[in-house]
Amino acid sequence: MAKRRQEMMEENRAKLIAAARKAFADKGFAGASMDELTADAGLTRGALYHNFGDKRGLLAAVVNQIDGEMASRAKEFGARAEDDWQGLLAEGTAYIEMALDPEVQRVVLLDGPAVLGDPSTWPSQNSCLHATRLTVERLLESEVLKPVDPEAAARLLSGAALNAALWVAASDDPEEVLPKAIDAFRAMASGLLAVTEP
Amino acid sequence: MAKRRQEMMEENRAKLIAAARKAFADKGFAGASMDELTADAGLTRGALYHNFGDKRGLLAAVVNQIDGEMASRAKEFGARAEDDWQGLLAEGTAYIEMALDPEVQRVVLLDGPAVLGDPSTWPSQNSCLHATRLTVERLLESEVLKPVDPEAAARLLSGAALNAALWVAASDDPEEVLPKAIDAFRAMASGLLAVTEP
DNA sequence: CAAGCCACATACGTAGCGTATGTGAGATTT
DNA sequence: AAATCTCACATACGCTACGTATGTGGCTTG
Repeated sequence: MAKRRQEMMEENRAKLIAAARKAFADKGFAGASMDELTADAGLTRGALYHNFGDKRGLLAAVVNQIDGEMASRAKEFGARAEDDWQGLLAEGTAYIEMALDPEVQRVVLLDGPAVLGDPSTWPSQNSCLHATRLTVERLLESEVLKPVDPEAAARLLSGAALNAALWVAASDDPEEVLPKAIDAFRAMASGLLAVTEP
Repeated sequence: MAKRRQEMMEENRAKLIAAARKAFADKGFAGASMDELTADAGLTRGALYHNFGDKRGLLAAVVNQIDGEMASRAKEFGARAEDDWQGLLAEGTAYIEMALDPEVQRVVLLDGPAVLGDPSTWPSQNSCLHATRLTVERLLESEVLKPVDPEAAARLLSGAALNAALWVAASDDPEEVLPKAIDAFRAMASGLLAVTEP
């Protein structure tokens, strides 16, 4: 048992993050109580402050986890496409659909930026944004896109996608407006193309 | 002095909103203390709870005020353009530039959505969004744009613009990246056009 | 096996929100 | 015009919840 101590710590961190994820998604950052949250994890606030410093630190850890999951999911979708351009559209569509998840919305899209500041300044560096930028850069090299700044394009694309998702989720009939959002997204994204597509 | 009472109330509401605007912009919604804020306005929390119900109500009032100012400013910019399409681009550019104001960012873009929920559900109904949708609808009627859902297009445009602004503001050298953001915005927006423009 | 360390628990201080109640200056009534 | 009423705001209180300071039991190390 050389590393029993380390293992316990990892385990407790995971428990806290899991409980926090639930609490933040359910009640929002401000509404979530640290006492309740830690009790749900079978621990106390002591563990929390030792591991994450403060409430914001815990949110950062949760956001990081969800963001990572989103990025890898989007990558999967993008990889299935036949070319990079279709891949970019697929990634965007994937973001829109993922952002329909209340957990993603509440934690990553609403409380995340409000509490932690702009996504580009997050410790996690925002995997989603990074992935999109890489795809854009590939498309710029192959001259599929107009010569735009890759970071700017990535920001605009993800901004549009995530905002569209917020709209869809807030609407009365999400199932009906989702295709409209995706249509509009694809139309706007095609504005980045160097040549017109049908 | 038939309406002395009404006038006093309006005045006090204005004082509170002004103080709140400052406090929210400076310390964020969560960080702003109601006691401090009301003291700055020369009043107490009693006035605040009587007029706005709770802290969220006060934020809603502040957001409403700023949002209105933004919408009228954007309209001015749009009206100066030579046609509706240039007007839409001008509005978008105006949003990007306005969103560089820390007050707008902190209050309307970050805390607003986090505390009050999706902008389309705000009591103010989000004047900015509304204005953009009207412009889009005009362009749809004159068949300048592809047949997209006007609400979706408006959401995506403002989402892209505001997200671009957050990026610009968070960057090391805002003056340098601002034109990049505007370029990318115009490119993406042109994706909504029915026919390609040079 | 003994001494130390460390991850976590416990206990405390404090700030700030919302509510319940009080009050005095205008508005209303006769 | 005087008395009463109304209501916008002040005052006082309770409660929740964050962060910190201190304690402790079990692993770790020599």
